[in-house]
Amino acid sequence: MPAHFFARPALAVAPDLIGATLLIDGVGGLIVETEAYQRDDPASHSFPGPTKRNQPMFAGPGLAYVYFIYGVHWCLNFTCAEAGAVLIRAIEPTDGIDQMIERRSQTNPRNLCSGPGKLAQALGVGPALNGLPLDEKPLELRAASSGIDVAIGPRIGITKAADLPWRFGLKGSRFLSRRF
DNA sequence: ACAAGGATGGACT
DNA sequence: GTCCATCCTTGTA
Repeated sequence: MPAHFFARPALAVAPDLIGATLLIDGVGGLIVETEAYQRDDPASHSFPGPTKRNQPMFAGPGLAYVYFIYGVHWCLNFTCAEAGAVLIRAIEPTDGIDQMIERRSQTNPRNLCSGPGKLAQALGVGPALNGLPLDEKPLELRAASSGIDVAIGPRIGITKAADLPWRFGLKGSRFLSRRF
C-alpha cells in the first residue's frame, strides 16, 4: 500500500480499497464493502468540527478511527485527507478464520465479516486500535489487484445525506452486508 | 445536569 | 418485514 494512498479525499480512497487486503494481527481478508464520509457531509462524524471522539479524523490521513455505536458495536474507519474517513463495512475472510469463528460464535463464513460491527468483532477491533497508523503493526494493508469491478450505491443506516451514492462494493461478492 | 439519538445486529413474526 | 438492547457522544440549559 503506497504511503500516500490515504492522502486523498475519502470519496477517492473508498472505491480503491475494494479488493485490498486488511489484516489485524494476521486475521482478516479482502475488503469488499466501504463507505466514504467527508468533512462537509452532514452524515460524517467530522461535520460538526473537531471533538474528542473524531480526533483521529482531524489528525491526518492513514490512521485507524474506531468508534462505538448503539451501545453495542465497534466500527473501523481509515482516515483520509481533509478530515474524511472510509468506513470498512464488509470483508471476505481469508486469514485467521478459526479465530474469527471463535470471536463471533458463528461458523457460517458469510456471517463473520458481513457488516461493520461484525468485522470489528471478528478482527478484534476495539478502542486500543483508535488513532494507530495503518502502516504499522498490528495492522497490515495490501493494495487491491487491478481490474476490480466496483458496485456503487447509497450509504446504509444513515438519515442525513442518505441519497449520496458513496457506498462501494465488490460486484457480485457474497460477503457484503447487503446487496447493491 | 440532562435528554436525544446513533455509519448495527440479532431475535422474532 | 418489525422491534429493541445498551451506552457513548453531543448539544443544550
